[in-house]
Amino acid sequence: MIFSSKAEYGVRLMVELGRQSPEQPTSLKVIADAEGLPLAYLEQVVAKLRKAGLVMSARGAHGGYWLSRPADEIAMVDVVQALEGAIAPMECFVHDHTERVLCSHEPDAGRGCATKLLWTRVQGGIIRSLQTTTLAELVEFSRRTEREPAHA
Amino acid sequence: MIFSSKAEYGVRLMVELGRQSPEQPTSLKVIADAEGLPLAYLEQVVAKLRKAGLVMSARGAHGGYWLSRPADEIAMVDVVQALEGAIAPMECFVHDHTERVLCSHEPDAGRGCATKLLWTRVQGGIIRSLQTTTLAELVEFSRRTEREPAHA
DNA sequence: GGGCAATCCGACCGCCCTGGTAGGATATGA
DNA sequence: TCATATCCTACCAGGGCGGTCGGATTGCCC
Repeated sequence: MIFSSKAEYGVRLMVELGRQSPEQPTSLKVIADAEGLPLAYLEQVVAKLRKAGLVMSARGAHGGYWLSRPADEIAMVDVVQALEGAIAPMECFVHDHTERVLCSHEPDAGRGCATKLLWTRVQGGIIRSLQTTTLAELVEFSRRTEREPAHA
Repeated sequence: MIFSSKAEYGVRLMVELGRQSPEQPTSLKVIADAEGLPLAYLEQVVAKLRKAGLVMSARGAHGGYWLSRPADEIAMVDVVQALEGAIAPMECFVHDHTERVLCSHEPDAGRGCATKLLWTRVQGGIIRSLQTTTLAELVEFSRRTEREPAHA
């Protein structure tokens, strides 16, 4: 699996917030019920989003969370990075000591790390797809595919 | 981390095989020494490549492994898939019961799964970057960046 | 002001997967 | 027949992940 459930839950949470009016805060309880996710765990997830400045919060009764800016100004790459940390296809990408394309696994092996060339391309592919998708698109998608409620 | 070390080791192994002449088999021992990887673990890795038909093997003394076809006919997507299994950004991609873009997490939640739209794009980005990279490119890269040996 | 609703925070915990080892069976060239 | 090498399966420790728990804090409302 590429991404953990934190990413899944966090993205859902953001979509849910994007569906709400930004005027008033939405409590985690509402979201947890709507999505069927454990409230206590969502707290940890949303904490990452808050620290990344993607959502804002109000404490106390009738508190909750809301998007810190319009959904069409939020690229999904920011959301996923906030939840998962740096998008790194391989371990040696995390602490990139140097800028050179040398694999930290064998810094003195005598030749450039061919695998790093591959992982760099993969990373680019991932980031590009995340950069060109906005939260607004996902919200729009979820609205379009929503069944008409009630009278069914 | 996106990919496991099996992918890293397996790709290195393939590059190493691509650097050898395809006439005679290369033993795992040689590769393990060259890359500084545990031999016993490489056996498991190469087994996946063999089962996927990417390498062939000969047993017994002077046995070893070689590419089953020229390096420029091997797309890295095949290598990575053999090593990692299906390229799935999220759990619900593994057993895709239906073809519809509905998330298996909540099959009856009343609306399409917006996150699946996102993960589908990510998956596309990954696969595209892996499909457009051949093993030959990596071999070529590793040859180009190789320091001149010996007289240094 | 008291209580309730909510965010915040950090410790804890079982499970599973990953990375790796061990040991042996089998095949084959010298 | 011996050394070399692939093949196969079981085993194991460690760590990360998904999740829980308990409590502190904050703020609206009656």
